[in-house]
Amino acid sequence: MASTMHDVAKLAGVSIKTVSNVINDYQYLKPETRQKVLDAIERLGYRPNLSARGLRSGRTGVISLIIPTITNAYFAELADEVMRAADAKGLSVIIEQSNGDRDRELSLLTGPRTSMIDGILYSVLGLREEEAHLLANIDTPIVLLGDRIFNGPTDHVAMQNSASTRAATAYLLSLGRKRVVAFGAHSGEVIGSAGLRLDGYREALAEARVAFDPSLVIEVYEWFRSDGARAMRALLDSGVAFDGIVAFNDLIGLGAMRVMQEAGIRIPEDVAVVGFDDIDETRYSLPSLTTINPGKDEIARVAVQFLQERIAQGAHAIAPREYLAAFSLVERESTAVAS
Amino acid sequence: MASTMHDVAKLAGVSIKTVSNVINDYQYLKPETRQKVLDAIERLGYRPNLSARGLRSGRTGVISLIIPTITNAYFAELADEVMRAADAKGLSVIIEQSNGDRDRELSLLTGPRTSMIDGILYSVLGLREEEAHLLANIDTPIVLLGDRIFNGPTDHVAMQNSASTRAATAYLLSLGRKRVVAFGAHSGEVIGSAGLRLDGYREALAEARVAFDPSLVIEVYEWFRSDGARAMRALLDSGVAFDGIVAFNDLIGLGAMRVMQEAGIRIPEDVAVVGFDDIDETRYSLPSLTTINPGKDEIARVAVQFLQERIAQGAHAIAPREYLAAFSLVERESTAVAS
DNA sequence: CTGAAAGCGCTTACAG
DNA sequence: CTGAAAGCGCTTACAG
Repeated sequence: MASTMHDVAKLAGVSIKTVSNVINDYQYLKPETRQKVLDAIERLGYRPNLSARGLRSGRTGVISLIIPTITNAYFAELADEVMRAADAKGLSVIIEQSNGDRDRELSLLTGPRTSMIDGILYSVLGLREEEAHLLANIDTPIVLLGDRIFNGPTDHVAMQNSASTRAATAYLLSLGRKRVVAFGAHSGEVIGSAGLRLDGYREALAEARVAFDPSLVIEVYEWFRSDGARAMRALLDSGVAFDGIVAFNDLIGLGAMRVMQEAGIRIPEDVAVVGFDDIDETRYSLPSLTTINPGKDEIARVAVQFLQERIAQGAHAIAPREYLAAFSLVERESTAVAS
Repeated sequence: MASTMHDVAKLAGVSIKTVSNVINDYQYLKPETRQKVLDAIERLGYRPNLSARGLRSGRTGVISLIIPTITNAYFAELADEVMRAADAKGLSVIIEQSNGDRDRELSLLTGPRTSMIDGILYSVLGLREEEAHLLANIDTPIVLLGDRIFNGPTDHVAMQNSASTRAATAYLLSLGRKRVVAFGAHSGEVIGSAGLRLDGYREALAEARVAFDPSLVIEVYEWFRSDGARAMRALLDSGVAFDGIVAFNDLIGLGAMRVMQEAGIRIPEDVAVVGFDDIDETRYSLPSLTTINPGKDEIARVAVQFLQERIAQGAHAIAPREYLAAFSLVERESTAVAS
């Protein structure tokens, strides 16, 4: 059997309360008492039983991260940052994949496993903004990520979608591109990444007094590489002319680049491309992809910080907060000015 | 407060033991008793407290997956498969990133968090085979993944490294390639992915009676995209001629392809390339990458199955098992015979 | 600064 | 087929 606090207490000649005090860094301890206990812990190889601690204190030190899928590089990189931020605070992370399914998201937020986690980082994809009130009844602290729900009943850490694509579009226009495609729209979507990113695109056009051309708005419903490739094939078949692309994520931008190159289109000479996410791959694609760095690291750090504060204070103790991470445009070869 | 078994028992008019029996699917229950309890659970929205269950039973339903980093697509896809397999068995997965650091791996295997997990899937990178005996003293059930430790004191689920690169090399030779590069070697490594994959390469050469040329063995220490790109630049600078590449993972193969294409080398006409891992991206690269599918899904499924059996029977109750997953060669454009 | 007692919510023998 | 009791290993008031 693994040793318990009682064993440590006996060996050190103190009560188990004192052992608990040492483990929990209680400050008013005689240095020699503390040392005796530490020695006993060392000798016995004692490790606290986290289930017992969890049962008694209501805290397990585990948070969950709900994301659509880890196989999307953006979410893998986000998960990496979240795990680093959590680790720095002594928290473990359980990852749950929702596939963006609303019902699965809800069951992950309320299911039996929530009894052993302190809080949830919830990257919303399936739940709709009108349903956000459902979150108010959940007593597990939640911090929302992503762009589906704003002004909900919980903390929310988001990226600057509109401002980012506005900057990307303005950048292409500043390079002299005349017909810039918005690549990745979801028709009818108002909020959500696609809707917000389209807003930014339109804002930049308006600002530059360039007429909005609906034929340059390309729908791409899923945002995997293959979807981008497929949409680009259709665009080329349609015969619509264009010389710039603002892709609403990197993967569809990369898929589109591939199809254009097969068709003999040169990047950036014929078409300049900007992506969104700054996934690692964009540094090594051919050509490397100019993209928006949406501030994943900051999002992860702030989200874990917010969640920790919620856990300490109670799920709904303080008013919901909104936080927007800083973004930047990363210039690479796909928009390099031809020399 | 959340409701407890006592609340359910009171509402249903039974003892808490009966509630426990219902929850744990004990078979000898009167259907009507069972239904009364289920109704009470439903009405109260009762969810079992997993910390309490963990404390009492010693099982938490959580396993951990130790991998070097989730940002490597291979491990992200492996984690995806592991989470699916675990989910199907009602298990949650905590992911821990080791960065391949030996000391961190060991501390993850024995640290305080192990008190709240039932078992560990350990993708070994830092620990060396001669240290495998350290695993024998760990009382948490462990299933090893990867290619650093064979015949250790725990179950092990691995891919067929040598047989895979042997098939890949033989395939390139069968296409008429004369100078095939082994791309990704680690000099001096005997076991480990790089060593085993180099073995397979040599076996295929021997089998085809092609002389082994050390100048065609290219060292790539880390296996990220940028490392492959760097190594390929050096290879091109060296002037060594080649017409085929067996890349020891997809990422370095993709990095190498990019550099070759910049240099005007045509793939597959001038150089045919085979990768290893079958990550999603290989389907959409330009050209798409012929690669080895090492059987990630089978590895994940068997590993979770083995771990669950270990958890049920005790960490060292049955003799250690070795399992090799089936692999396949996936033919794509990077080796397509020129028409 | 440290101790003795209670109890978190389950499951596990043990009865019957 | 179901019940009453004990106890898993901690932390939390409460004393002193």
